[in-house]
Amino acid sequence: MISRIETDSKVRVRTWLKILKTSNFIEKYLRERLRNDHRTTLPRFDVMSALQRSPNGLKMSELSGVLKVSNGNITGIIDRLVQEGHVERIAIQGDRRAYLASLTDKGSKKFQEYALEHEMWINELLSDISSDDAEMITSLLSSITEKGDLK
Amino acid sequence: MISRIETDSKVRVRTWLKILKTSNFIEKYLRERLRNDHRTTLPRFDVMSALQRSPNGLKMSELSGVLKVSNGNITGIIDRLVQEGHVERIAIQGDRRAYLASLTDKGSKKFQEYALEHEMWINELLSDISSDDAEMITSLLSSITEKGDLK
DNA sequence: AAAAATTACTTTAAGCTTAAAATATTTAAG
DNA sequence: CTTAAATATTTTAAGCTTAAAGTAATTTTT
Repeated sequence: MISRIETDSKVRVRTWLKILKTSNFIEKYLRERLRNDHRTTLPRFDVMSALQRSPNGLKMSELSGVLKVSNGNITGIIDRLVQEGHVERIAIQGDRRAYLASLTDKGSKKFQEYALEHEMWINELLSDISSDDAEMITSLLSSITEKGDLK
Repeated sequence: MISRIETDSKVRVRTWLKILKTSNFIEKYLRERLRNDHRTTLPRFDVMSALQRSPNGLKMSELSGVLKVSNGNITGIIDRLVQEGHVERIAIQGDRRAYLASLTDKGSKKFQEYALEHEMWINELLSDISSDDAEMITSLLSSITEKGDLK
């Protein structure tokens, strides 16, 4: 009956609001630490993280694909990383339209620093959650994100 | 021993990345629907939602407190809502520094439209999660956000 | 090989976001 | 009552974000 459907739907809205609140809370903390402790930003960290995992570099379009943000967005972030000396643009033989963005030695060293702290920050923020509960959350949320992967 | 601590910490990082992915996925969908179906944005929806719950209106500082965003941020969003005719600024007797932002009749009607659809969108996105599992997620995430409420 | 289509990336315009500085008003202290 | 402090909001500067339009280079069609 209708009342039961309405109830389920409200429960789900409340769950969404909790997911959002949690995500915003953690993100805000990470942004603040990156800004205050390292004079950098989350988007820059994310790009460096993707490049660290690809030692041969990534094309702009590959970066925006991996990070699921727009192409034009990546342009500005790479611009700043290049300016900082953390990333370099490497020409691709035989295709002058594209190039590879790659971490410099300096950038790679810096990122390892960031990553170590990043893991500690998360570990502190989630310290009240047991390993088992953490796995449980990951598994429960998977049924939502799987929906997206199909598109 | 150290290896066990490292493992827990990696599990938590993976959990954080899953929370982030889920949140981004849902947010992206909501932004798209609000944009395409209603020519509006998530921040505007959030402000209208807060105002709907406070029929007597809210001061700018109250709004930024409730939504946990900066004061200057709210200024621009209210500017646009006023321009659209969805919100009005009401003078407060005896304090010319502040005013109340309040939904107009038009704004209130519009928001009810949005809210109905919003609930349906969420219900669809979370359709693979049972009511019980939804409650479980809410409860597990509470131990993270409670940390923040203390600050 | 010339024209058309596709691909890769950048630029632009509009909006969101913050911290910090600026403005205006009110309240408290002396 | 005058000065100082506190409060409420706006403005500014910098960065992130997107969609849409623009540029350049490559590939496919004819």
